[in-house]
Amino acid sequence: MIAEEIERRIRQKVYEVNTKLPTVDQLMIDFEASRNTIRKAIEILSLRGLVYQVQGSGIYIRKAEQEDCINIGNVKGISKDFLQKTIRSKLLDLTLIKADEDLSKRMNCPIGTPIYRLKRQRFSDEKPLSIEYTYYNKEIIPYLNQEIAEKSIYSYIEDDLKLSIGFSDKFIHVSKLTADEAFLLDLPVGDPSLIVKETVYLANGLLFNISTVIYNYLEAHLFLQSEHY
Amino acid sequence: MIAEEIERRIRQKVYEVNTKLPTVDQLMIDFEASRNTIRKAIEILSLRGLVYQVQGSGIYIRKAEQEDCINIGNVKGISKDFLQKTIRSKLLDLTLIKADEDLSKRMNCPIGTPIYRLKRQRFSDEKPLSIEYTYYNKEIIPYLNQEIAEKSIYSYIEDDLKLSIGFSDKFIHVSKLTADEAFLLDLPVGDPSLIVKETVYLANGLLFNISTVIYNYLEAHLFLQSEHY
DNA sequence: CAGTGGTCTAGACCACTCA
DNA sequence: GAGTGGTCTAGACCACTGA
Repeated sequence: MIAEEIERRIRQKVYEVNTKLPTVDQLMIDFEASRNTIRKAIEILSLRGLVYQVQGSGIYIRKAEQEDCINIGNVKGISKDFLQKTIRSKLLDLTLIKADEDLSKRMNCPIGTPIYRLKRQRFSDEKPLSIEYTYYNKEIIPYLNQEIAEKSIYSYIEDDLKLSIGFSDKFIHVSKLTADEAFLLDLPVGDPSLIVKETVYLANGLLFNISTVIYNYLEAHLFLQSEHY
Repeated sequence: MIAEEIERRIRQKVYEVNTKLPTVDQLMIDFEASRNTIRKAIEILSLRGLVYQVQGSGIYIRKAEQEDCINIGNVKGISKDFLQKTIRSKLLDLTLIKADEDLSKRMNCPIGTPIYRLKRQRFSDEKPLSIEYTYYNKEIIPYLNQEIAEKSIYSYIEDDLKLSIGFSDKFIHVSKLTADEAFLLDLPVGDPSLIVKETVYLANGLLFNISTVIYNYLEAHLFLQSEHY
């Protein structure tokens, strides 16, 4: 909660005086919390790339992240990025299938497990941005429909199903567009394609979702902030 | 130090019994440290993607990361990844230049600042993997030569110059190969190129290094582990 | 050398898992 | 309900910055 509140104050430029946050000691007073708690909150903001700390000097606000970039450093979807542009999502397909051998391996579940299969198309300011193939394990996500799929599935999972998202693996590579992909992205066949494959786990380690996203290479710019650990 | 030691034990499969680590209480005894210290160590391993914690259950070892992938989740170079393949580096150019207007903006320094400019080529099992353009601010990295550049510049910076690497921003996009790039990567002109631009800061927030890496799209697979924060 | 962040301890209590 | 991770506190001392 303290991290959220400090983040809000940073975004609303409450601390804009000289791009420096109050000292840890001051924040302890402001939030009536112990040193460890304040430092934990600052650490969360550090991991989110909002601030950095310099020993003996202070806590500094990091330059705002680039706009119109897709932040791949978080587990959630892209809904919150792309501040400047309007993202529209079109559901092309939502089917309940059974895991074949390939899917069962990739989703770490037995063959025949019921799986929701989604195909979506995203537009950024009405230009085709991506094609997304997403699979959810129905034994973990028991119900999905068009309405939920068209809003944010992740907030449905966290807020309604009360499941906690844990961590994810992402693989990024580049290929050439197939005819179907090229048609949907309005690009020539054989043009480059940026492909991101993700495997997402709940906080308890259960694999519940995999996805493959094919991006329009002219529109999609990925962004990532890391810390040296 | 405790995180390093636990990581070593994980990698040497000391804990292989059932892919579960000792409990926090046990680790407190093993390392004669307080709860907070042990939890901090485990948190570091969490961030590195080695383990995940499940409340009420235990600390689990995460499936080993994919081999032959370039981990873009850390700030350092790629030297430590690509376990299976031999990475060879060839220095094509090392020149001391002065920052022009463009460089001065990108490196957040005055025009005319002395900058080391490097051009390198990397090979994975003798196949061209990437072309790298790297710039170091000479006022922060006072000396570079061919010998240092051919080894690990980062260990030179940390171990010899005693500077602390802090954090970085990465931008990833896809384009088409120019004639020069295509020649160096042994690919046809116009084929896809995977481009990663990075800006690296010291722990005190000083920008000391930017780089642009053009990858052979057939060889380079990027990998990233994230946690939900 | 005062100010500020970095680390560690000991202890307490809460929340969740799983047999 | 015992075991295990999650959070928080109060206090201490160290390491670094910057005037």
